[in-house]
Amino acid sequence: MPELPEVEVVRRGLEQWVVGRTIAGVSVYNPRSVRRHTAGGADFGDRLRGLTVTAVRRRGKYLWLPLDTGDAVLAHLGMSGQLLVQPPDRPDEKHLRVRIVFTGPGGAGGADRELRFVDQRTFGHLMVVPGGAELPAPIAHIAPDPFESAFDPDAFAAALRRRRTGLKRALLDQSLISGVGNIYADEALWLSRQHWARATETLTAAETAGVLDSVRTVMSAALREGGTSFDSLYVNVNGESGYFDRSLRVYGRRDEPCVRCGTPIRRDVFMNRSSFSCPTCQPVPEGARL
DNA sequence: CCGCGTACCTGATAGC
DNA sequence: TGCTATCAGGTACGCG
Repeated sequence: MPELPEVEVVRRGLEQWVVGRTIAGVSVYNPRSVRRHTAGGADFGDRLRGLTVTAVRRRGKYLWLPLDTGDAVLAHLGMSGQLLVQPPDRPDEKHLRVRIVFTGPGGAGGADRELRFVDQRTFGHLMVVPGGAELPAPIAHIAPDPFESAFDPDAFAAALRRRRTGLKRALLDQSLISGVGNIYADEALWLSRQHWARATETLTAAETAGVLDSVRTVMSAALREGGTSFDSLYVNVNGESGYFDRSLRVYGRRDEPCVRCGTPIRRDVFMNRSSFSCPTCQPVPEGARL
């Protein structure tokens, strides 16, 4: 379940392995994985052949590879996507969707590698965005993430006051703040002692600042640990699992004692997904949007 | 424009 | 044993 820290781990790995490499060929094994590339899988490959990757960028949970033409390959891992850098003779993964092969030997240590997009549930996707090197048009509506200098805390606070919705729903809205998913939303809410249904327009400036601070804190911690995973779905760029679940304070800990006060953690269903919280540290506020 | 519900997808697991 | 139901959840889209 890649959120910002996991995607950043992938970005760093790709930066090491694919920057400077020239694309020799592309194979698309499942058209659904390039469904947002409306011209289709053949066109996806045709547009990439011969181009050189110049960088690896990220905003929130989106990644993109700027190319020497000014175009870019845009990627989203969805629920279960992985971008693996593998030796070409490594057997194909069961859910291999797209393979990108580079010209000649190269990469770190001179070892040859190819880039594989592996995605069990196919919620992720790749697409070529003409002129997308700086900021791909399809993600222009995504807000900066809280680690970007472009992120504006005052604008975020103002947006929360304008909204008539619950705090967790707002944290998951990528047009307000990007990179936060279900897991780190719960962790940040617990750390800042806020309930997920808190009406956003009632938040004080100090409370909003506290929530933002908690978002950065839990994501920084996850990044230091190399990302979160509960199973083999999330694997970093070299195929190594990034386990971090033991550091989670509330997520997935239903009925376990809150590490702050001992009260059993509660699980609520919200937006058709699980929300974990401490009933004592995060009481249901007045005017809650349940 | 805004808030909110739902479709999309596969595999693991639980229950009968 | 084998079937069905449920759960996992990020994003786009459509409805009111």
